[in-house]
Amino acid sequence: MGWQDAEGGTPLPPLYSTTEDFPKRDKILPQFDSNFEEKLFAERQEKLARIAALATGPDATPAQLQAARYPNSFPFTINVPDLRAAGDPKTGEELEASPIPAAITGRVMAHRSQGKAGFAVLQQNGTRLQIYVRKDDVGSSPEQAQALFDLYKLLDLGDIVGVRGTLMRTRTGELTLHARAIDIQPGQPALVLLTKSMLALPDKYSGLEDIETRYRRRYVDLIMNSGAQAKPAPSADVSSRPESEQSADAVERPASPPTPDTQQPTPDTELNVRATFVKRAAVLRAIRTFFDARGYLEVETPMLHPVAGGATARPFTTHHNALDMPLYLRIAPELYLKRLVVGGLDRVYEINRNFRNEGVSPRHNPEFTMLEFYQAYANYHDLMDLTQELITDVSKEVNGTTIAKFPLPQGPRAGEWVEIDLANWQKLSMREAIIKFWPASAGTPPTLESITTQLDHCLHNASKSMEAYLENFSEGDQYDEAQLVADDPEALQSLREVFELRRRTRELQRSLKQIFDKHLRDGSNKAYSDIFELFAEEHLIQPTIIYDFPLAVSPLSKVKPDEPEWTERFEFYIGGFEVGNAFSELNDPVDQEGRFNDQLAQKAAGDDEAMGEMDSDYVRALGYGLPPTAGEGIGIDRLTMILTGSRSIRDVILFPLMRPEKKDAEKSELEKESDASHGESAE
RNA sequence: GGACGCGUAGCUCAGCUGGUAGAGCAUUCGACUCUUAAUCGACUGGUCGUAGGUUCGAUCCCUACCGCGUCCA
Repeated sequence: MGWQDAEGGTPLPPLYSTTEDFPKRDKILPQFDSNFEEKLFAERQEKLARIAALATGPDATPAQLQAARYPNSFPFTINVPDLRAAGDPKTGEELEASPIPAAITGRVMAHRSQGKAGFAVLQQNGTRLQIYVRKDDVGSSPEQAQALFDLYKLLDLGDIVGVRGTLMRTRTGELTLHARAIDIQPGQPALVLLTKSMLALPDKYSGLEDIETRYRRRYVDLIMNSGAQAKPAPSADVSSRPESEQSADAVERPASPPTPDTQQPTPDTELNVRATFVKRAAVLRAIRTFFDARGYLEVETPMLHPVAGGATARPFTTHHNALDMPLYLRIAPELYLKRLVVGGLDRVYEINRNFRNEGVSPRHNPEFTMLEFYQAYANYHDLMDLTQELITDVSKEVNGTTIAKFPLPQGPRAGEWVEIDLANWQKLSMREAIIKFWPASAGTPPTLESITTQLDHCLHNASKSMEAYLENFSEGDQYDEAQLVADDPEALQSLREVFELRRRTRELQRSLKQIFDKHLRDGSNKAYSDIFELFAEEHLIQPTIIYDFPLAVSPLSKVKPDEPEWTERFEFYIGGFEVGNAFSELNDPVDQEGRFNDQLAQKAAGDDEAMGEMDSDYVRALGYGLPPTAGEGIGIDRLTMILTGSRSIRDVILFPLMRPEKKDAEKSELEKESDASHGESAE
């Protein structure tokens, strides 16, 4: 873009000094919901007009002025992280002796003016760099310098600018781009406004902390929580100022360049939303590399399903207008992927979204990303090996280590940070896991033999034992908590622990009883997986493969040759929750049809967790012959949670589902409308 | 779905078992040519989530609802 010298020396007239000066106008953008924002918007429109006039000079036509408000490019020579990498190892003397010129862009995150000079901090690609603007050397003529310094003074936090200059170090050692004309882009101004920010960024120091706003306005979250904010880490010593100390050191001993996009989050580092999503992309890339290298073909199967199959979950329903047919958003790609193996694509994988019309929790989002892969001529033992290899590999690729620091999301230790070694796996059969984590309150754990052949008996004993255990507890009710506070805080603490233990035991006992009663009614082996979830799941923090699932909960898995009530299926658990699910695929079409029918019968009998519809084309596909095949699904969001140390699935999904935030006015209008329609329909 | 917690200025937060609101940052104006949570001076900014109730009087107490969070199912 061209630059014309503006008239020098003319002081800028003030903006609005009082609210009365503030021009009355119709609301331009109704989504600005406060007077503050409306006023700010108007002020910044005014500043933008002035900046455009400074850029074009006094003789510009209205069309030129309009175009100057939003320039359409800036020929930057380097990204800020790369420029830092180039400048951080250099001392001030070195930078003076052999200047490094650069043209960069960035968002203004700090703006400090002091008369006829000023510093601003730009942020780009998650990295910050200070710029220095002096009135006497920012332009190549006094007139241009005046105009550019006027422009500098009209900048606001949040503005996106282009800056040309050479690297220097300040007195305190901070690497800084000194804005001035540079030889590599002759005749171009040292400072250009590229986009004006019309809204106020959050507090420059505290940033954006409100969790709800962070999810709803992820764009602001990404600006403010990019790992470059001014505030020290929460657990760091507040009295020290680590950044300024580092800067002071840098004169003699320059610090290595910060790498905010690759650092491993731990309880000791600050929130870095940007790094989380950069890492999520790295997870996907590593998975693709892993499967591509092993001869798997990446495929895409339908998301719109006439029959929602492949999992037990409630689907979202929709409708195709032209064909006038009901459709479901897929709950799993499984049945399509196995059709492809029938078709001779022996190794396939798909990474894409599934949709389940169920609750929202720190581990569930209605749409989530699933990896599914299928391998012909393999069984679940092969996939156990492959899984360990995959997870270890991805972790190394993404984090450079197999150690993950992770805040436990649930259970008695919820919130506690644990260290997980993703290269160190254990395997337990489901029944072994139940025995291993059999709670003390449930009495002597059963043997493998007894739990396999006498489940009724085991559940009966456990239930009785827990009832007795709870009765012995009841004396705890007699303590007076207030008295204990005064007497002995430690005793109170241990009393609280006792209460907590009793509460948990009571819940455990209640759940156990429900499982037992249900089992007595239907005699189903589903009780095994229910008990497993109740007793064992929360303890599975280190990577654990749980294998051999009851037939009753595995309608798509092959049964074990020696135990027809059990299937060749495993799930793996990390951090106390399920991350993946795999099995030797059932490929007998007759058996498969029978199992679908069983599921339909269970559904009809009121079991919400049964599959509700027969996919007869899938059965037909099996009729052509599915080779012996093993398949697996891995929750990418959950895996990413572990690899990024995120405590909620919402922290690894850019735009998690939120309830709409209705404005009061809208709400009352909606109410009126619905009242009116009720009135009409009543007539 | 249940229990508990939170909702006060654009952001981060105070607000005393009731007397219609404060701070810092940001904004606006002024000073300052190496600052860095810049500093100094002056100002501006609020339907205290929403709707009812109790009260002479409600940000505060009560009820319902909305949104978010945590735990549980």
